Amino acid sequence: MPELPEVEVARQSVANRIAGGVIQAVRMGKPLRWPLQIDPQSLVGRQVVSVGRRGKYLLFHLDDGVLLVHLGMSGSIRFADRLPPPGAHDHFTLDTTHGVLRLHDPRRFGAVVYASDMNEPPATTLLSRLGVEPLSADFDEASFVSAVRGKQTPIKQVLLAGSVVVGVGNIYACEVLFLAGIHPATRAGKVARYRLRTLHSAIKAVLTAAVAAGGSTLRDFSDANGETGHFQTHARVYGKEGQACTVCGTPIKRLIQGQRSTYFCPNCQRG
DNA sequence: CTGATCGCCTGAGAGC
DNA sequence: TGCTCTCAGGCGATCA
Repeated sequence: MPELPEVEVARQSVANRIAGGVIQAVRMGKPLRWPLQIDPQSLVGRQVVSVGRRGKYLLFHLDDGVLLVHLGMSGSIRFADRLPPPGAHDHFTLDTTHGVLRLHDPRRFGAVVYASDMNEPPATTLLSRLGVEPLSADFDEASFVSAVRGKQTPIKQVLLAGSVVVGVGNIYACEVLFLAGIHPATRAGKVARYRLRTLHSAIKAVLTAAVAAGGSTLRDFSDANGETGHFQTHARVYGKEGQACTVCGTPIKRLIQGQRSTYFCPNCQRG
């Protein structure tokens, strides 16, 4: 489900309400991608101080340690005063004095990992190789251009890899490359400078707009209150194979890169 | 170091 | 209705 905007919307929808809550009970469902790393019951009594984000990881900072929560492909979180008993795909439930936090994740590519210190494994293992935050001031045009310089990998896969800039998933990668007029298979180091500049601003603009719109709901995204976003109504190429390009009318094409579908307009995206 | 491939797991939808 | 097949918004591990 989630790319960066969805994770950020989830964060915003839960952060202020859960902050200050003290954990009263922890319930685990089926195993997720990685083990929690700690006896779940030892979380009882700790306080949730704040909720941050790094890339697509939600960071629930406790008064002692942090919970790193990743939503994987199909995860979503809910937060409410009360929630029904856990269902088959509810794999992590945190009862706090401020409400109930729940991770729902049918495919279980997601994870909840406890780290006692952000500067040591497993936190560093998961976070240290992540690229720059696209909505931060660190994501400036010059560093983006130089980070991409010389790369032989297709530009689409550079965006998806997250080592240059985090948070651009499959949908947004397709969309921003369309906006920048860049063919997704072009080797990153070969993309013209002026197109990279357009790409840089498109990443900022698209992700910012998606957050403001409440995230994408291509399938089933909803924030922690169950509110759905509506960014999918703005998709230009993603999922549009065979449909006319909104700019030139050429049928949108699909290709496979690294086992992931890429959608693009063969006429508008040549660089 | 870079670049390419693998596989984790379940559900939805299409086609027969 | 029910089966089989394809596809799905991520990403760390592993190998050349």
